[in-house]
Amino acid sequence: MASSFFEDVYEVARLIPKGRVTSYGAIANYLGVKSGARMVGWAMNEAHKLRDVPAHRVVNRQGLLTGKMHFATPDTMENLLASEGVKVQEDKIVNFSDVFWDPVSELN
DNA sequence: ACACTGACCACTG
DNA sequence: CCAGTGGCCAGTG
Repeated sequence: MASSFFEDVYEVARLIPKGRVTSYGAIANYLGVKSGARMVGWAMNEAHKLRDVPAHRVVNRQGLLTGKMHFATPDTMENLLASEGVKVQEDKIVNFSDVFWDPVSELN
């Protein structure tokens, strides 16, 4: 099996329930890579283009849509989140703690 | 083959 | 409390 860092990221990203969001660090932490958050975002860059990975459900630790500019349009990410019931304001997720989905706690 | 960068996070001073 | 730096993997110049 191609147990690559990217592969794992794709898996977790796809497991994110609709209407929920997670952070790069949370995924990295779940994968056991403490400081691999940077690569998670990078993996997403390829992932959301090549695979059906909901990269719009992955934001930074602050709930800020840091990667919105990497989508087709800067409004794509915000639009997708809003479409799933996630409220976004000022490029930031409202009630972030409420919609936050931690793979370590959920997937255990 | 080397160095730097990249949608980040946490620690130290 | 605020600012700075290190660290992880993979890809590109």
